[in-house]
Parts: sequence; structure tokens; C-alpha cells
Amino acid sequence: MFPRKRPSRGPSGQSDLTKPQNKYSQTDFRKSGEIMEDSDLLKVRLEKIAALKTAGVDLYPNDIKPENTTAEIFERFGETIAADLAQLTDKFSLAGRLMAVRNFGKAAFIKIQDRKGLIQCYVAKNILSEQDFSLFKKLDIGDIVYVSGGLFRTKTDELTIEADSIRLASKAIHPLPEKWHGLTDIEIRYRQRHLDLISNPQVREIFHRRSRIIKLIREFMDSHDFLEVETPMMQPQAGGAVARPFKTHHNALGQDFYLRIAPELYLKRLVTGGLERVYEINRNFRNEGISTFHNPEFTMMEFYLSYATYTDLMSFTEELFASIARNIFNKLTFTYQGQEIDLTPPWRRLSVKDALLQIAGMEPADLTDYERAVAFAHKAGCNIRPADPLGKILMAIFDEFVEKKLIQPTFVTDYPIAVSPLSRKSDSNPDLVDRFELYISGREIANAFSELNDPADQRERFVQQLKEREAGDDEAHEMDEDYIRVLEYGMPPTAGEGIGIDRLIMLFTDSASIRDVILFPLLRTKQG
RNA sequence: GGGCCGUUAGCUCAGAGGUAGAGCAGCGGACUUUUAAUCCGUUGGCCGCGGGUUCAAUCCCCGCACGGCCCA
Repeated sequence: MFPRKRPSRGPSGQSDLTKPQNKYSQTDFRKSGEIMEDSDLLKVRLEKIAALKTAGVDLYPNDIKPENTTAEIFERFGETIAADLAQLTDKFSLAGRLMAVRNFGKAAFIKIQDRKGLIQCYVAKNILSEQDFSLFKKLDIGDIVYVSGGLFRTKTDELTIEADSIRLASKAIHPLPEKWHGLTDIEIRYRQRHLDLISNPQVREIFHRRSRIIKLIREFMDSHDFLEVETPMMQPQAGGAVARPFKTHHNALGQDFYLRIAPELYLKRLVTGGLERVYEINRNFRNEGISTFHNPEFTMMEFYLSYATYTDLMSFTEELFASIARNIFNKLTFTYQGQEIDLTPPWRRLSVKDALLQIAGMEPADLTDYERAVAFAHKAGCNIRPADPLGKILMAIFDEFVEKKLIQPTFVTDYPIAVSPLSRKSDSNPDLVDRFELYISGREIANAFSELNDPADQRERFVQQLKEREAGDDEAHEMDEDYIRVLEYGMPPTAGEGIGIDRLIMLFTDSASIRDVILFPLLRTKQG
């Protein structure tokens, strides 16, 4: 829209000036500094603005001080009957976006939307000053306005402000989306989130709830004596998870860095440093595809609890989720995308082995015989590499068959060591680790394990990862000597967990796409 | 990365190989208790972009861009 494209060139390569100029071409060359726009709607607005300026109206004043909000007014007077309101002499003032105008010539009903909601105001010629009323007549839907006045109830019993003054607080140049259908074009909603927030109240509600849930999580962690910390997003080596990183460059240092794929290794340094209970709620970046469940930058909470095991974290997690559900829904059941989810503890616990036998339909021999497992995976169309170890093959089958079946909250346990380079080896079976992943509604939402704090074992795991990297797995973990050295100072026995915050918010807001719970999801930049 | 679908007025959507339609918004007019206010009149379109087929393409074909869903 801004500014208009030059006329296209003909095959001769010359600017095609012989054809009749289109009727907009004059507007292409308006002097710089003015808004260049083709639409007649815009032209009308710009003319109105000129008229307001001539009339001495400040389009962008800096002294607007509303003393009330819509929510406050409804809280105090939402139940007050008309007769009692008539006795009330209190005055109120608020500011917000002009969302609707129902005009009767010498009076009008308008709707003003502030951060809390929407309220009706009555604007009448015999109440307002002449100056204010003529200003009102020039306002557009979409302008930010300030009104003050008392309260009354209309014939239809709607709580309404009777405006005794009205001011322009900020002028809108562009028209708003349609009042009834709102804005539904998904691309515009994500790219111009301000319009989405203005015209779709349920979108505001989602982000209010998101903020509330994150506050609840912080309160929960703080009440368990955790320390909230922030660790580097720019890391010389991207560790702590199995994923491809984004790369960036620091000019002054002349060095490449990676955007973190997880805060894990840094948080465990803090645990080694004696902080014992730490958590971080922040962004991670993974250079992978985009889908309804994946945004390249996403929010995760990671926390580490010393002198605890992964089984301790199961009940901890149950408690955390239950406390959120109680706060949001007042109960432990809710509907997600048409499915009833029940968070009542204790949740199902299912080993990977049992899941593969019971849900994927594998035979016991398939779980231990490499060739049989590979054959099963191929038959199922799983995406595996020739050099993949047995553990990886099994998890590929798990992803294919089991994940989507785990609707009610389920702790999947006993993960193969091959896919868990940072987890403590199980005391009962050296091929497995002390780890769980939490699945709800068919999706991984948390991942936890007893942390590997034996530096020698950690070194072996990294060496194994390097082999897989050489075999073509570019997501395999890199050797991190620095981190091993940290462990050599002695890290207390600790359990750690990561919870995907965006996915958790999806659950608690019944959102189908992760982009509906992220204000500005990553989109390809539009060309031209 | 692959498959399918979408892109028409500021917004929400119809449409059809032959001069582009509605509702809302806008503009002009009437109207002092409306609730998507109503009534009369009216402006507004490179039909995503680039090729091709055709007497004629917004429509059919090919490519591209962006988005959505599914798959990897």
C-alpha cells in the first residue's frame, strides 16, 4: 500500500508512458512526508484531518488522563438500577477506541473500547458544548477518544455514560475492519496483530489468560523456593537439546554464536554453583519447520530441583498443572478441541516398552532385535537412518504410533539411552535412563529426567553423540568440554524438567494452533 | 521439502470465458434512547503477481509470491 508500485515496463524495456496514465498516478508524486495512499477512504480521512487542524484541534494531544476504566464502571454499577443511578452525581472519565457510532443527528450512541472492555456512551447536542458536539461529528470510527460524564441506564437498561465532554485523543487514518465479522483473514491477523486485538475480543482474552497462567507458574515455583534466573540466549555452542540452532555473528568479537536451543547446560552450572533450585521462563530457538505445534522461537520453562529424582517431578508436575486448572477452570477437567481432558492426579504412567507393545503392536522380540525393529519401522514408513541405534529406531516407531493416542495426561518413562544424552542412566537397566515425557492430547508438553552428573559418563555420551553426528545426524549433541569440567566440580543429584509454555497455553485456551497463543508468530517476510 | 486448498472493494464474502456483485465501513441527506439502529441517495476494483491459450481471461493452462491444512 505504501507507496504505489511504479507502472510496469513494457517489453521494450522502456517505461510505458505512452499508455494512458491511470487515475491514481497523480498521487504517486505527492511531496514526501505525507502519507501516500490510493484509497478514496484515505483521501477522505486526510481531508478531515486537514479540517480538524484548521479548526485548531490537536490530533495527538498529550494531556489525556482518563480516571476510570470500563471494567471498573461495570464492577461498581453493573447491577445498579436506573433509579439509583439517577441519584448518582459522580462523574467518570475514560479513554479508548471509538468502535461504533449510531447516529441520530442531534444525538448518538457510541461504543468506546479500552483495555478492559467496551462501554456505551450517549452523546447529545443539548448536553455537550457546541464545540465538543461539532468535534464529535467529525470523528471517525477507529479514533481514540476521551469522554467524561455521569451514568444512566437507557430504555433497554444498558449502563451508559452520558457524555458532558468529548475529546480526540489520537486520530486514526486507516479504517477499522468490519464491525460484525471482525477480522478473519488469518494472515492479516498475524501480520497486523494490532487489528486482530482491536476487533477480536476473544484474542485479547487468550493473551490475558496467557499472562495469568505464566504468573501462576511463577507463583508456584516461587512458593517452592525456586530462584528465577536468566541465562544466555547467545551461546558459543548450542547445547542441551536435540535440535538444529540458528547462527548469528558478533562483530566486535569476530565470533559466531548460536541462539540457544535450550538453557539446560547453563541452568545446571547454576545448580553446580549451589543455587539448588532454579527456573527460567524464556525463549528458545530451533531451526526447524513451522506447524500448528511448532514456532521456531517458543517459550519454555526449565527448572532444576536438587536432591530429587524424575519420579519426584511427576507429582510436582501434576500439582503444577492441577493448580493452574483450578485457578482457570475451578476444576480439573476441561475441553480441548472437543476432547475432555482430566488432570486429576495421579496420571497414567507408561513405559516406552509397554507403549510399543500395547499401542504400536510390536512383539517383544522387536524391541531387542535390531533387524526386526528396523523391519518394523520400515513397514510403518518411519523416517530412520541406516546408522541409527536401536533406541532411536524404537522412538521413531513410538512417534509414529503412540504419541497421538495419548490423549489423557500420560508420563511416558524408561527412555532408551541413545536418545537421552543428558539423562542419568537407570540403576536397573543400563540401556535406559531415568526420564519421562508428559503427553496430553497427543502431544509432548514436558520432558524431564534425573540429571546425569557423572562427568565420565557424560563424556562417553557426548562421544557417542559425536559418532552419530558423523553418521549424518546434524541434530546430535556436540562435545562440550567446558560443561564436563563443570560436572567435575560435583553437581548435586538433581532432577530437571522443561515445559513447553506455548503448548500449555494452547491447552488452557483451547487453541488449535500455536500461532494463536504467540502474539507475533514467525512468518515469511512479504516481498515487494 | 511434498500434497491439497485459498488470494475478488478498507473489512466479510458471492460470482461467471463476453462491460465486476452484496453486506458492513465511507460519502451526502433525514432522524434525541439505539443495540449489526433505521430510511433515501451515492463513491469505491491492475479480481495476488508474471507468462500462455483465446476474437475475448478476473474465470481455463503454466510458473511465482504469500497464507492455511495435512504429510515429512
